Amino acid sequence: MSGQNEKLAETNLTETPSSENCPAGACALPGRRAAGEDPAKRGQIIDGAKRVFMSMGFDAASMNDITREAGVSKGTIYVYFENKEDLFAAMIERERNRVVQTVKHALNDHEAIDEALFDFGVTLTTHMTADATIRAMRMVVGVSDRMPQLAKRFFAATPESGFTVLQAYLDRQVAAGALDIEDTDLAARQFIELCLAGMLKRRLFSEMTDVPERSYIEKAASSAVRLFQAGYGTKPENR
Amino acid sequence: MSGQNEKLAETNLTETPSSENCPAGACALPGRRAAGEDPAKRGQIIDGAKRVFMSMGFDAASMNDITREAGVSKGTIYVYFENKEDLFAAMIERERNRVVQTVKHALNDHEAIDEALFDFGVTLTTHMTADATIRAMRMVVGVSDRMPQLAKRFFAATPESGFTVLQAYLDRQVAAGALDIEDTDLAARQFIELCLAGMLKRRLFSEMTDVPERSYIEKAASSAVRLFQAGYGTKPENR
Amino acid sequence: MSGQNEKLAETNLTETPSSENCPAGACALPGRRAAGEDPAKRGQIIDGAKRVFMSMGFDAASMNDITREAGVSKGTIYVYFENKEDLFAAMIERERNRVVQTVKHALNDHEAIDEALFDFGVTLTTHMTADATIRAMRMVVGVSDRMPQLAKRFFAATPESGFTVLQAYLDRQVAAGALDIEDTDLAARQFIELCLAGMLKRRLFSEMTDVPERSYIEKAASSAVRLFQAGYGTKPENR
Amino acid sequence: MSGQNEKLAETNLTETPSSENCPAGACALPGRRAAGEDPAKRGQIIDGAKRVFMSMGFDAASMNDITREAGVSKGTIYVYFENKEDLFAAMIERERNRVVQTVKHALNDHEAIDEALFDFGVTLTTHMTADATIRAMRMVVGVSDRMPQLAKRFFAATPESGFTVLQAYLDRQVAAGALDIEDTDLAARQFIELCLAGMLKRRLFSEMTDVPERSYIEKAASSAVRLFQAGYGTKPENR
DNA sequence: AATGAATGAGAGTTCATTCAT
DNA sequence: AATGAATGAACTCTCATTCAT
Repeated sequence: MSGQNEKLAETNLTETPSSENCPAGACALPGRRAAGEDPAKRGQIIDGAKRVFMSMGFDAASMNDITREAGVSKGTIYVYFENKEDLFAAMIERERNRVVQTVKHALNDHEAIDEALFDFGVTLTTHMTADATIRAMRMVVGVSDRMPQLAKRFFAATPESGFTVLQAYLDRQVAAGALDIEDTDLAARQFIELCLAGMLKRRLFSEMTDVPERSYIEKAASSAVRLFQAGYGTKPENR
Repeated sequence: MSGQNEKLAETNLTETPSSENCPAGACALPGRRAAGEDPAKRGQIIDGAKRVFMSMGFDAASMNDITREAGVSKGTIYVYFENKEDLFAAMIERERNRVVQTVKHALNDHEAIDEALFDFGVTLTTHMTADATIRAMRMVVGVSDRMPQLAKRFFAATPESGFTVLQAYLDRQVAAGALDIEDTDLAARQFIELCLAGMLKRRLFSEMTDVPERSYIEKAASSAVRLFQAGYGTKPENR
Repeated sequence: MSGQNEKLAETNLTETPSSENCPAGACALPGRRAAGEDPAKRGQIIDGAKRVFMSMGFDAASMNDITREAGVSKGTIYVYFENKEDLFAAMIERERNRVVQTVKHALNDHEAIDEALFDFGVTLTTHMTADATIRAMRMVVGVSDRMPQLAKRFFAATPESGFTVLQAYLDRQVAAGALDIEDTDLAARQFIELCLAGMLKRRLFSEMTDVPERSYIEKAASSAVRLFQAGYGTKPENR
Repeated sequence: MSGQNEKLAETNLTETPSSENCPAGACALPGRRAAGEDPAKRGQIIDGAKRVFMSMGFDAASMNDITREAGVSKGTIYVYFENKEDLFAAMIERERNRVVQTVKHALNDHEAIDEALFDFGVTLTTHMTADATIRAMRMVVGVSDRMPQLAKRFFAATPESGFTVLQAYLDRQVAAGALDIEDTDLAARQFIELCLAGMLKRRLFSEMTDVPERSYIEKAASSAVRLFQAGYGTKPENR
């Protein structure tokens, strides 16, 4: 995907003499870092790139813009990243990781299924309709012809990691007899879509310019839970 | 690429039969159209632009490519369209209109609700996951930062026109007592998302590279109808 | 070598309507020329390129320099020539053709062999030590690793075309019994080198900064003829 | 252009053996060399530069390549050499010196003139048509517009040092009455060119891609000796 | 009205050189 | 003294747009 470490290899061909006295990884010396390896500078570049990419899109953003925004020279960017695509991929990858952390713990095992699903739905919807998420998605979708692997990886993190967590939860509930679902893969996708209720699409296409209101998200989640229980519940009152 | 004088030919067919009396090339064209106003030439340009944009994306497509593909000169394009963005917008707009026509009649009042919803779901899903649709959506999403109005208009046509039709249908069914829905806006969105079952997202993000199989689309639609009836149905036989 | 006509083909894909009325090649109309086909502009570009390449060498010359010197825009250069190498090759090719014209008639069949060889030697030496020739040779030699075919072609014109003419002449003289040469290929090379007497090398390496004086060229040619007659002549007085 | 401190470097070779008594890195360098004055390091840099320049040419070679190949840091190179041109000049200069040593002893006074000339011709031709020589010449010629002094110095060594040796030899033979030459400067140049028989030019221009065969070199040298004796010899048996 | 040759700003990328460490 | 990360000017080449024909 990224190739940000190919530089590293090349750079290290000529070893720093000082490294002879220094067991690998042991001395985290305060001194100079190897080319393309200073995480702070790397982060600084990605920060600048993110601002530029987010506001202009991949193609419209120029490396000069990023240079200016990141506060580093062009040459430095090319030490840390192979090219524009690589830089973009690195930025998306970082966002991806942030997303994964957010969603990972979204489905706490509440005692009541209703509450668990409701919380999960609200959390996921809130996250997925957030400005940063939408912007990132737009860009990724925009370049997915040229960088399909990137799009795939990003997707795997953003909408799909929630899906994975939910499916596992549904499987547990089915096994426990609390839900009656034949195809938990389909059911998980359905629940997520019910919660999103088209908001993601409307956000992506700028039809909804602002983040949806909390009340609307809750309403959709609540309705999603009700429909879900009506269709997949085992409790008599839902029959 | 093709006949650059089609416009004159067509014009003469209906509006200026007098030109029949006029030896080719001799008379100085009283039937000539104003600059940038020949719909045939306009269509020809958009045809070429569509092919180029669809296969390369907005930024990667060059006006020269479009010139070549449309068979008109660069200057002519700039008579009909202000700039590249304008041309792109016109092309998207035309696709939008075509989509609207397709979906408009997808819901039949005379069928049973289950069948009507099922047919509608299958038609909409098939259309929205088609290659051409996905490509167009990707492009629109990709430039939506630069051209938000375009994205909005496009969205209004593609996923939303189906929504409008469906909501009106649901309103009728609620009025007729066949369904029990409090918020038909939300319900319509829910049904559409249930049918899509995440396929649109997966297609957009290249996670699903090929058009989904007919059987999968039907399964999702069928499950959507079942859930919908379970949640919103009134008749016992639909339970 | 050059590829300067690939543009032509591409450009002509979309034909000018006017060409319908115009038999190919017949009407040399004063109107606009096709892209990359105006010989005057082409010549103008090559002129500028020649000045820049000659004074800076291939690598040190920038396309911007050439743009400035030729008085055309960068885009125009790239319509006429594929890239920097192509432009360089075209310029060298033009010089080559000029050289060939010069040398072609250098060996007039004087009645006396001595006079013919002397005139030929003086002409060839004068030409090959001229500033323009030396500069061109330097550049060609400098890029011959990257563009060996170009170097070969250039060589075939410059030193070698004289050689071909001379060898044919020697063959005739041998057949007529006026010279006694076993290997006319070697002999022709020897005569040329005797006339040049190292001047080419000294010029190439800047050891001789100015064009050699006419008197020195004549002295070398004269001595070359004498040596040649001594070694290959059949007349008794040379024995 | 070249090594500004050669004198000091040489001095250090003999004057500071004291550094042997000093454990590596321990003593605060009374025996440390001044910056840019260690001849071994200088040689090491030139070695790397030679490999890179020879295989890529002057412009295509990057200082990074040389850094890698020489095994020293960029900063160090810039301590020893002012810039890229200076480094190139130093490398060429060193090659020059090596060549001079080779050719210096190529003419033996104790042989018969024919044999001495033949041996000299073969040695010189072999050396001057060798791959390394041709490569170096090409590079020097290629940059001779930018670095004319370098070209001149290089030439003075490579073809010209042979010339000097030969001219002195011819002078001795003329004084001894063994040859009858009015202008030994011209004659020496003539003999060298006769031996080369255009091979140098053909090699430089890639017209002859491989080193000439020994037999061809010998044939040219043999013919050169014959022509030379025919034109300049005094002894009847040489006629 | 239509053409397409010409423009030139600006794209991504490289690399000789510097200087803080 | 030696290092190599950082610099930024300069590179080749592209392309949306203009305007003389």
